[in-house]
Amino acid sequence: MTGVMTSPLVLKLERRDRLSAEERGVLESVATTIKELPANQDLVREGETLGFSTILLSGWAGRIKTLADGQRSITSLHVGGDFIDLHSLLLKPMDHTVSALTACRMAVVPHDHLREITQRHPHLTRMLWLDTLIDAAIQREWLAVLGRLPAMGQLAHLLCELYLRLVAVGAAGEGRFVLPLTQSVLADVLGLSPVHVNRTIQDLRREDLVHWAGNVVQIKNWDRLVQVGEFEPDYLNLDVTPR
Amino acid sequence: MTGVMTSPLVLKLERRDRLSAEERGVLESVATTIKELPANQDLVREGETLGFSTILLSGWAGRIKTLADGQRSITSLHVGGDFIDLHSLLLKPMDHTVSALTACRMAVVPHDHLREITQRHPHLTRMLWLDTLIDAAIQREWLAVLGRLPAMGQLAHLLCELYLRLVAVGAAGEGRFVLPLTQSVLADVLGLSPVHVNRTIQDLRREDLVHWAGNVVQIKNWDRLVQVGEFEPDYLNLDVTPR
DNA sequence: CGGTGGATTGAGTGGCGTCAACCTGAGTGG
DNA sequence: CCACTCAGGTTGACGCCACTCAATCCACCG
Repeated sequence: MTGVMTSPLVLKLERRDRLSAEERGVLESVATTIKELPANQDLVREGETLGFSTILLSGWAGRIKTLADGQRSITSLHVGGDFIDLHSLLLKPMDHTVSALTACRMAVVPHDHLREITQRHPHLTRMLWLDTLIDAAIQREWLAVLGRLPAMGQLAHLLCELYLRLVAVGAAGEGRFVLPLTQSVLADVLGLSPVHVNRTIQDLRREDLVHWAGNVVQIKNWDRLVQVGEFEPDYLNLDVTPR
Repeated sequence: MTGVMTSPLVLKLERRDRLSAEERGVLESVATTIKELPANQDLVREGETLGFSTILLSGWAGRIKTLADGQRSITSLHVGGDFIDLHSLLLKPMDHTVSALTACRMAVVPHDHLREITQRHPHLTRMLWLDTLIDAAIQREWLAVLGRLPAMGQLAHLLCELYLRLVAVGAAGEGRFVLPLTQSVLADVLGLSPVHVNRTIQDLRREDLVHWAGNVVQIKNWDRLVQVGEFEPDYLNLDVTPR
């Protein structure tokens, strides 16, 4: 396997446990190809059975489910370093679509290579498993918060989470990050209407919690944002510990 | 390891892929103890780091997150055969509480035994991984449906899912199952108020979709229930296929 | 027979949705 | 260099689904 870079993933996993040099080597050689995808294009469609998984290197992607009336729910958001559809190794067929929300660069990993990891590298297998478990933990958190907190709390929670996740892969700092998603996309994430997302953002601005202009979100009052969003970062498992 | 029965789990996994005799043997000997827990008692508390996981043998349990104002969200429901907190093997500390919603009988599995499985039994490891992935798929489905469908759709969806899950472990049939949860618990699952759950159940009855008296739910019109709940069972991965 | 948990019903309220209009900036083409 | 288009953001008016509060009913049990 001649490898292509998968370093944001390595970075992300090493926030949770040490990897051996060998494991890093394996990870950096599992991917066979780099793929580029423009915004608003599907990476994987619901119902397909895949022979490969995808590591997102840069850009934003989301898991999409479409309801009968055409409205779409975005059940997760992904950024560089996320192993977007690792679960397609075992889950067949796909129960959702994955779409590029901005232009994306990705590394393609054949399932054969992943299955080989599960045969030969128990600890690395656990780390990949962990990655899907953190994914699930995030979904649990969203389940608990969405539809229960008022809109402002939901949005605050999302901003806190995205900020920490971006910091973990070295893509944000100083309370600032780039959020290249439209209010309409955020509405599909939170299950709110685009109009109400707009009003909620204005509430956040009015209360001076964030400075949000264009793509750039600057958090101005982390403590109150955390409080409003009832954000407790435990679920992100951002501690290095044997796994 | 002197084993205790873990057969509903075996049954559940074999709905997704064949297990070898050896693998079945390993599964049936991983558990060291049987534990009984009365209703409304916590099995695991948020923030704890565990040295074991738990297989639910009978009864109903749920994953609970408590919000600041005291209201609780139930982010998943579990029945016999579910490996309730398998993820605690890798996820530390626990990001949620697990509670018995009825009296429960459970098998306790030390993490050491699980880690040994990951060292020696790659395919069985994948099957356990799969179990957590299906768990995540269910959460994704809930995320897509909760707060987006009207209350009646949400409840219909939940009933369809629970029915199929119970059938898969041999605990339901002929459109009928026992649902020993109060309307108030269902409210915590769906993020609705108990009052509204009550009214929604009456809607289901009025439209003759279910006969629901006491603990027993009898589905009277599966097709329309599926339609109202926009239920597509793919996400449960109820097909035997190599994994 | 009183106590208790759960189910049911009624009345009034509010957060968020819908619909529709308008604004703004960036890109495009003549 | 300006007219046009278009996506995305913003604002207002109005309505509804689900919430809250509160009372009542029912079955079961000590």
